[in-house]
Amino acid sequence: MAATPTGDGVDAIIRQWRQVRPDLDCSPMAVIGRLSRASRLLERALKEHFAQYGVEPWEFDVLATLYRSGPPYTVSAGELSAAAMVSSAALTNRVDRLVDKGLVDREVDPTHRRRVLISLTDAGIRATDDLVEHHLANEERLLRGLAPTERKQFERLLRTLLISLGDQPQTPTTN
Amino acid sequence: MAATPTGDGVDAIIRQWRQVRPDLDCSPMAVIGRLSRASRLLERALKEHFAQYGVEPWEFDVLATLYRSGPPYTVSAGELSAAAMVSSAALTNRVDRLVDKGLVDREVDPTHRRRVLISLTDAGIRATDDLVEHHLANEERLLRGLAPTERKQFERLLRTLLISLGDQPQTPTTN
DNA sequence: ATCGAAAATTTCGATGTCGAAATATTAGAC
DNA sequence: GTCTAATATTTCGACATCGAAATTTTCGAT
Repeated sequence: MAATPTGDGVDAIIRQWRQVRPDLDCSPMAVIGRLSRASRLLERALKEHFAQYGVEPWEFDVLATLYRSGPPYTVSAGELSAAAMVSSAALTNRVDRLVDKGLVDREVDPTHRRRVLISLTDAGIRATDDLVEHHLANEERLLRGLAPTERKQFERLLRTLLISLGDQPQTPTTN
Repeated sequence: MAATPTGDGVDAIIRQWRQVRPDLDCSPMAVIGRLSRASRLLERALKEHFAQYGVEPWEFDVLATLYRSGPPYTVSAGELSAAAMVSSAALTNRVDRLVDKGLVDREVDPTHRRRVLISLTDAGIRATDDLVEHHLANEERLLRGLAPTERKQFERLLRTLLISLGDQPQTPTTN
């Protein structure tokens, strides 16, 4: 009778590597593998949650970026694309569909005609207003497995890693 | 004169939220946002690295899963699809292309004719053999920002999170 | 033995992303 | 002032993924 399955999905993988290639130090995999696995699982959970509200994660991503920029809830296309970490082509597509849905407006920047400014419509503001709190509650739920102290630690480590990977505030020091 | 930009990309985002909605506790975002951001950055870095060897990350992913299963380096399509966390349709496509490249073989399981077994060819074994070490060295490099103790802590926290999210070894308790 | 449900893979159509090329605008050199 | 290089966005073609439907095989009930 086997014991109850113990550990996460990566434990089994590491065990396999030790068997096949005991000469390798696969501790980096134990970290990076888990990181991408966790990210993947969280992505799915978020997607499922947003589906309850008829929203795709990428939609919330764009709406929230506009929303948190504060009134007048306007951000340039380039900044949106950087914030979402997607190509400018992908962002054009996303904005197209949000415009169709009536959640954002697109207009040429009058002071800089090669830029395009995206703004939340009133409907967009209301929708985001509604979504944010549900989203936060959901994220909180997904993190219940970690005690408050652990979350803090975890956040600190992630932040250190991000900085070492070269992650930076969008506008180096805009204010 | 602005001070040198401080913090990671998420610090700026959290600051925005505090400004716009001081009533919200956005600490969950500080964790999950960083997690997905880090995952994204690492993904890119891995892709860049693999490109030097003419390999895509998904290719290495499949090859490594076969490789670490040990001789005879054979895994069923379903297990591969679960290991890679992609749909069975995506896996069919991946295997098609690896077969074209001569790195894996595909054959119907003789004892279970509705299953398909994928195996590394000799060329596949050699290629993976070569890639693994470079890959590990690269992952180690990407984690240099964390001290050994921090890495261990980080790994432990990720593991706890994964387990709480329901992640499990592929075969509940195969041995 | 036979029939129907369950399981594993592949096919199909739709979708979202990327990189590169095209387009439009601004800034700088002279 | 004009011409060229740089910047910002959109368009285009290719590609990888997904979910659902189709196909093939196995298992169980009777």
